[in-house]
Amino acid sequence: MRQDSRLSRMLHVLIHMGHHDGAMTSEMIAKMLDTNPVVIRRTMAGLREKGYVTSEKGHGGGWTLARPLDELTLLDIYRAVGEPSVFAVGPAYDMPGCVIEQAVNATLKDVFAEAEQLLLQRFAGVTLAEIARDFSRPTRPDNAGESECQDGNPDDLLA
Amino acid sequence: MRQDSRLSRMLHVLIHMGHHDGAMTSEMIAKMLDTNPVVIRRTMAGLREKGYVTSEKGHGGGWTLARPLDELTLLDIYRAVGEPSVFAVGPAYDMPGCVIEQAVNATLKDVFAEAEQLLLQRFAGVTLAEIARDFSRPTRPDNAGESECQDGNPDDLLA
DNA sequence: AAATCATGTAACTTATGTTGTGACGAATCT
DNA sequence: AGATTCGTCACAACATAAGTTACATGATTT
Repeated sequence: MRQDSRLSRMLHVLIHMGHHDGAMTSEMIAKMLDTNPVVIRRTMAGLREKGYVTSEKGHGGGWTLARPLDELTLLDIYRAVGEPSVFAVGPAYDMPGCVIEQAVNATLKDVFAEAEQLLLQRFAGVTLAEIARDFSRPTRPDNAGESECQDGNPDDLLA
Repeated sequence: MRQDSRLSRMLHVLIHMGHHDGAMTSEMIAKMLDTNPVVIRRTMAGLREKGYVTSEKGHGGGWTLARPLDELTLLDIYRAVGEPSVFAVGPAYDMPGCVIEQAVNATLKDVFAEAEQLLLQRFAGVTLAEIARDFSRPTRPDNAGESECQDGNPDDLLA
């Protein structure tokens, strides 16, 4: 099943913002994530509602981080993007009449709840600042493309 | 995001089969799950490939459990239905060039892997027989509809 | 005041995967 | 032979994130 990438993308954006002086426009961000400015505004809206970022219209406007990266956890961002359902599998019905299906659902519910709790605990324990510090652990063995992504203004690169 | 209910449904079916003498037709099963016989055959095919059930064509044919419920775990069934991706959220790209996104993905990958490992461990530790024994823990407080679901032959009810 | 820039938002399309459905062939039993 | 039942293909239905277009609103610059 296709996966929801809003959490991953917002983390990416926010860390960039933490390394960026001044506001970033939706268009800059969209280029970084290889997507559309509207998608950015749509997703960032959740962060704005939580007070994690602010947005300004007009000349020199754009998005600004409203608190430092070490005061934002994965859990904060997860909740800000709508707290989507973590699991792609689940019961067919919530309240079946059949006692067998009730037992199945109860068991699955327990197991999934435990895994979700662990996940959210871990989310709560990781700040964006810690991820940003984690550049020493690249996913790829080769060093090709080991740089921050472009945002249209190469001057803004910090790596 | 809509959830994959194949695991839950197959658990439901298999436990019914464990309580049922003789073969069950796809049509009977479909009525129990309030769905279509083709969906049943499609999903049960995975179980047959693993050797957990057998199917017979023609008169008196249908599906039969090939091993007792206490020799089947949630993990077995999960894998038999295609081992679908557990999580509904994930990274936008697997191999981004940007080091920031790499760090984000690495962090998320770790956390999700830990949660998935826990989940699968729990799956491996629960047999279908244990779920079947678990009828004493109903999800609903009221007792309305506290019976096995119909399969067209009320005689077959065991509750 | 006008032009420009940038967000805000609605509406529509696209993409992906499960589920639902109809049709038809193959195998098995009576 | 006829009825039953699985096996499978093909396609529609549905849900949701993502992509896109269009236009209104507000802020800054000139």
